[in-house]
Amino acid sequence: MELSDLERQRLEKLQRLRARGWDPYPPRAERTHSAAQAIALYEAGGEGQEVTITGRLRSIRVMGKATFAHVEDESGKIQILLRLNLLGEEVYEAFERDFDLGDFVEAKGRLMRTRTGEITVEVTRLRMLAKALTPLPWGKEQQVGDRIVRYSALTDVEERYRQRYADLAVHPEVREIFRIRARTVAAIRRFLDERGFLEVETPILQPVYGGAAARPFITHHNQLNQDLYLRISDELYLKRLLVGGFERVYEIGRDFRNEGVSFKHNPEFTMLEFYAAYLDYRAVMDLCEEMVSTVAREVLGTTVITYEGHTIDLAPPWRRMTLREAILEASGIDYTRYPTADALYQALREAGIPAQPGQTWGKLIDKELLSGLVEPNLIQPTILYDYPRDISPLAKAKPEDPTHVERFEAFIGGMEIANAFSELNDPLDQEQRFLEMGRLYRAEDEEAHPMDEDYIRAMMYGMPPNGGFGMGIDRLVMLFTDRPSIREVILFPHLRPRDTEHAKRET
RNA sequence: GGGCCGUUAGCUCAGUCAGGUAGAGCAGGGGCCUUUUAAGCCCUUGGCCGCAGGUUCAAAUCCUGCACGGCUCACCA
Repeated sequence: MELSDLERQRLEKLQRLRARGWDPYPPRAERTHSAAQAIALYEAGGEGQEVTITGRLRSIRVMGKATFAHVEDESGKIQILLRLNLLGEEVYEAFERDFDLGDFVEAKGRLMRTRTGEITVEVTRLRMLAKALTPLPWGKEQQVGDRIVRYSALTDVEERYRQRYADLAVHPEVREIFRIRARTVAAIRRFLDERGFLEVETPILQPVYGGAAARPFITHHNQLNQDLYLRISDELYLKRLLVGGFERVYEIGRDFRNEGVSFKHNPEFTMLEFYAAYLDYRAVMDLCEEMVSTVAREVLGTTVITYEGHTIDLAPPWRRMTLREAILEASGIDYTRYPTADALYQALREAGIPAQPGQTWGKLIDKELLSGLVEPNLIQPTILYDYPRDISPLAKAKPEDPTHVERFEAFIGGMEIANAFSELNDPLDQEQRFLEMGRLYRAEDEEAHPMDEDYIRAMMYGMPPNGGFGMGIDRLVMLFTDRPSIREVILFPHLRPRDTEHAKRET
């Protein structure tokens, strides 16, 4: 590994520490208090109490024979005061010469308050816990009122994602995103567990993919000499479980879609899906509203969030309207009056809406009208329901209108958050739908919509009527943390390889 | 894949319009300083200016291509 000048200097310090008889990477620490606990102890009358704190050196201010520094752990920062007469010449000099910002240290001493009023550990014993050879890209920071102003902290978005460890080390607010994410997932589990749902795990490696419209990643099992797909959804396996006698199941897991990357798309993302026997899509709408608002209250303490400058209230009831109404309102087009792809395409052209020719009727509605015109404006929580049958091959038709299905999608902040329907449980109808999909999309990609015969077989045994629901966890966390990009809420988002030689070989 | 913008020291950024010895702050190194907190003061190291070509007496700067990133459009039932 090639070292920079700064890294070489730090390596010399490490070697010097060893020469002084210090272990720069000791196996154990002896922490008695976190920074926050130590401060709380002082405030509870603990002046003069002895504590041992640990963490990263975050700032150092040398004043000659006394030095102030801040040590940061996960709970926050605490100031330490190192004095020559307390530590002795040898230790004090070792600190001055061989300790750097970013090093993990352990400091033992009595709690005191400095002349300027800051609670401080007056150190009597100092140890190195882990020498940092590469300097962290953090600048100084300053408290201005109750805000912290940071100077020259890491801002390059690419570097932040590529070296997320450094991003996290330097930015407490980035760590907070992932705490909120963890609490969100935990709250969803609690919500569903309390309502009788069973958490299950279904295959990620699947011989036939399905349950969504997306291109899969393909992989291979060597010993079986079998091509496998990384799942694009959990749906078809979860519904098999309803056949098996479980009435309410859910899974929170990773799905993989071999498609474009955008502010709301990552090739792997986290999806919640649940299926509940004897519920229809109306009941699932209620459950959706209740779940999102309950989770928000538990995680954020409120149902009112700010997203991209908008104030959004997640409390039920949400606005509900049919997809047809929403499109009519946004475009003036009643798509039910144009029952063929050609007619609808003409109507779009006449309305001045640019659209790619050669798309199916369903795609024109879904892509051009819904995604293009309606979705970006659905800022407040909105449920659109009753979707065209053609774009919903797994949903049950409306009894009074066979051209539409009992399906809804929920939108918040201009993003699709959830997709749900009264699940199709008629095996013969389901088989027809698969065949239709195959016909409709054969022109584009024959392989993209395979028939899952085992799924049909499962349904042949009888599947109770049920409501199903899928929600993008990443997008929900974007809303909860007011982040404009899905990459901000994924610890290690997908990036191109940096190695340019490698990139050249790929192309 | 298209368009626009970006890539300069470890970090944050000037310098590019109008070609002429590569800069600042912080970090780092050497000093002074036993209550500082973006500590301060003096001195100081550090650069393939993303990569490769081209134009020119001369290129961080102009031109072309490429790589990576951001935004955006397209694609993604």
